[in-house]
Formats: sequence, structure tokens, C-alpha cells
Amino acid sequence: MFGHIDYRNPPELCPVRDVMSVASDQWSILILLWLGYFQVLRFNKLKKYVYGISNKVLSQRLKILEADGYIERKAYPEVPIRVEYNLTEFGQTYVEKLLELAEWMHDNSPKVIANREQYGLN
Amino acid sequence: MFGHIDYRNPPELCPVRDVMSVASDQWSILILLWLGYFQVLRFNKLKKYVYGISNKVLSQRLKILEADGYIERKAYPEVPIRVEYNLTEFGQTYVEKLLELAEWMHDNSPKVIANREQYGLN
DNA sequence: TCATAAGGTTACTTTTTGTAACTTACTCTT
DNA sequence: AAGAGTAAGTTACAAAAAGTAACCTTATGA
Repeated sequence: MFGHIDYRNPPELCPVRDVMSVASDQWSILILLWLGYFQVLRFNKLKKYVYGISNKVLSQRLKILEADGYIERKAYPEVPIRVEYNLTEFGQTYVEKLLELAEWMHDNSPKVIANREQYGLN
Repeated sequence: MFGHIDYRNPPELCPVRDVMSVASDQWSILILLWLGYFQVLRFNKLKKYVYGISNKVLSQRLKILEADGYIERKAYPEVPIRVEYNLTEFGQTYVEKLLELAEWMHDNSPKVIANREQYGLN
């Protein structure tokens, strides 16, 4: 692992860092987690669950996540158009990892918040 | 988990999202992983391993990570000053999670890169 | 004829990052 | 005695990313 992340390589030459910077992006994580929970979601539903994201960033992240192979986009030529997003099989395996992370966050965020407040007192 | 991340709460009212946005930040992850690997690192060594990070962002991230309780900062009043950073016990538990994530990235980044290239062809 | 709907895009503003020079305080070299 | 070097940052300014809100398309139903 650490042999592989050669610290002397500029970031753009380290594929692990490159891939990680997309997959560990705050909005991407939330998008993937909600897709993991619902299986299929349309653009506006996603926007609703990934609370606070803008159209612009949602649309941009969905494109990257599709390009990287985590999700699939299906457009139905109805009117108004219907577009559905879902995880790929590959995306599923990643979401399993993310769920562990999210669970850790869920269990430990009170502690972090407490730390943060105590630190503020100094 | 998903009941807890109430999608109707503005981001600043969801502690899990708040904590996660610090802990899953690209630079923070790299800092924590290298501290996990070396136990103790000084500012300039960290800067060397977390290749590409600027003084400004490194210093800012270290402060947040310290405030959140992941790392500890020890300053020795020598000349020139010596400052050492290390994980707290709490930070260690998080780094274990991060290592799993990093391992997944290491194993799967070739696939993502391949996906990305294929997508470019369409 | 006009409002509505889904899934975006666009122009513009604000926030976050990156860059590179500067600071501090003491020691070592010349 | 003047000047250089050192670690750990800080600061001012420029560039990139994100947020905001209005707009687009195409057809259907009122």
C-alpha cells in the first residue's frame, strides 16, 4: 500500500489518489450511499435525499461516478424525460466499504463533536 | 444509519455529515494514513509524504484534525522549534477503517481507470 | 394559450485552494 | 559582527471550485 503510494510522485501520477479523490468526495459518498439504500433513484429524488446539493454539482458528480463505473444512467424518452440512476455491481462493492465507514461515523460523531467543543475552550 | 441521516436536515444540523466532511477530506485522509504508517511525523516530513499539499492547507487540516481528536500536536521549545504530530488512540481506530478503504482503492483503481478511459471513447 | 414537469445547463457570485514570499528566534559560519 | 540557515508556520494575492438562481426543452393537460 504505502510502497505503492509513492510520495514522490505528483498527485496526477498516483492512480490510487486520483481514484480516491473522486470516490471519497463528500457529495459522491452521499450519492452512492443513497443509491445503495434505494437501488434506483431519479435525478430529483437524489437531489432531495442528498440534501443541500445543487443541480450543478449533482449533475457533475453523477457524470464522474458514471464514467468511473460506480453507477449507471438510464434515460427513458418520455415527456417529461425520466432518468434513473442505480449502482453498478462494482459500485455495490464500494458502497459496502462506504457503509462501514458511515457506520463508524455514526457511532463516533458524538465523540468528535465533543472533542471539538472542548478544544474550543482552550 | 439512514434514519439517522435525516435528509431534510440542513447539512449543518447533521453531525454525521459534518464529522464525515472533515474525516473524508482528501488531504485529511492522506495525513492520517501517513501518521498511521510512521507513528510520529514532523510538519516538514508530513509535507514531504503528503505530496503536493501546501503549507497553508497542511497547517489548516492539522488544526482541524487536532480539534476533532484524531491527532495530537507536541511542540518542543528548541531552536528552531520542533513540532511532532501523532495519532491519538481514537485516531488509530479511524485509521484502521481508512486502511481498509485505501486497500480497496489500491485493488480497484486499475478498474476505475479502465472504466474512465472506455467512457471517454463514447 | 398558458402552466407544468423532469432533468439538466448557464452566467454570475462566493468560498476554498494554491502559490510564493515573509516571519520568528536562535545558532552556526565566515 | 554581519549574514546564512533552520522549522513551523502565516499572509497576501491569484486561480479553481462550489453555490445560486434563472433559463431551456419538449410535450401534455387545463
